[in-house]
Amino acid sequence: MKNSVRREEKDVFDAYLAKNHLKRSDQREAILDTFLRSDRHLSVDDLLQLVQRRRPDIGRTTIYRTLKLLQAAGLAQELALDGESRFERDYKREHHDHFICKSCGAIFEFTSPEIERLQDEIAADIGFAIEGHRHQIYGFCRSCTARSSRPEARR
Amino acid sequence: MKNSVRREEKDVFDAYLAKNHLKRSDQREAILDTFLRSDRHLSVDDLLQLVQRRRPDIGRTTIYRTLKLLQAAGLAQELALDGESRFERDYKREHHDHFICKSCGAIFEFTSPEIERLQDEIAADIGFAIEGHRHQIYGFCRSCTARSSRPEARR
DNA sequence: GTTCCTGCAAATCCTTTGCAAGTTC
DNA sequence: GAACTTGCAAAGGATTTGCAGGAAC
Repeated sequence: MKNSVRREEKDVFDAYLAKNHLKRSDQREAILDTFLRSDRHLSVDDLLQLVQRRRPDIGRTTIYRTLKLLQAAGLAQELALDGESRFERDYKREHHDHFICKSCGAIFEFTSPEIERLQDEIAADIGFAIEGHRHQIYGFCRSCTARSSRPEARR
Repeated sequence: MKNSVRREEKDVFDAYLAKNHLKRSDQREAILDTFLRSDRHLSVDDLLQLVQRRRPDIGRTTIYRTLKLLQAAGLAQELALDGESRFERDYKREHHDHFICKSCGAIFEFTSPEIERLQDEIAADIGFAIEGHRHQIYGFCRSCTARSSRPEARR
């Protein structure tokens, strides 16, 4: 079984741990590896389940704690959705926002320099110093829209 | 003590209750009245405290339940902030989004038809049918920025 | 009278924390 | 060995729910 990990991110994590007098552990390595492989918008539960396929002994608490470290190290970013939190890779990724399908749960990313610029303008008008933002658009994705209007689905 | 309430919203609420075979109650009236008077972005706790000044016997559970009704009736809208939920008046108000000061907690509203239009365009590109969105911008408001750079605050 | 409300306490859900045992440096 | 980690169980915080008594229709 192939066990490659994004070397660069693993190095970043190790450097982060070293710099903060923290220690490596099999658990942390397994969680980071699983997180990087999946490359999706994972909930804590998603990640826990994926990790436990390999290491059933790793507990939910460690997932929470490791995700905090990954965020601090700049490797993961929290996506605070409606009810739940999800996490996505953040290393060397450009800023983006999300479309979320209310039917199938799919998440699509988008970037819009124009929207960012408009935000900056409005903020400048009221003297507000932007530190971050959350911009989530809810609705139905193409395939869910198509599905719900299929002849056999009508009625 | 003046006890006027926005008549129109009160009527809307009564109509909503009647249509759904629900009942009026002193508690619901007091909560709606308090909610309308404050005209801010209230947390459940804020509202509970304001309501209890007049009616100390009203419990938190009733606040939660009444807020749900107000939302269903189109009178209140939930603002899902980072950790907590806040509620604002929604009746005959145009859509807007928010700036939130991380220092003092102040919330500023803004509207941008241009941003809305850009959202629609991007959504159309990927065949996404928008139903709603959440757009919150975090940072520091003018007075908090000023305060933190005042000479006496330096160091 | 029947149906709906209310407040309390208990239950949930998600996340964090205390602690004793195990690991890493 | 000292300092950090882990998993469990317990604690927290926010919101919901079951229920018995009370109010509205």
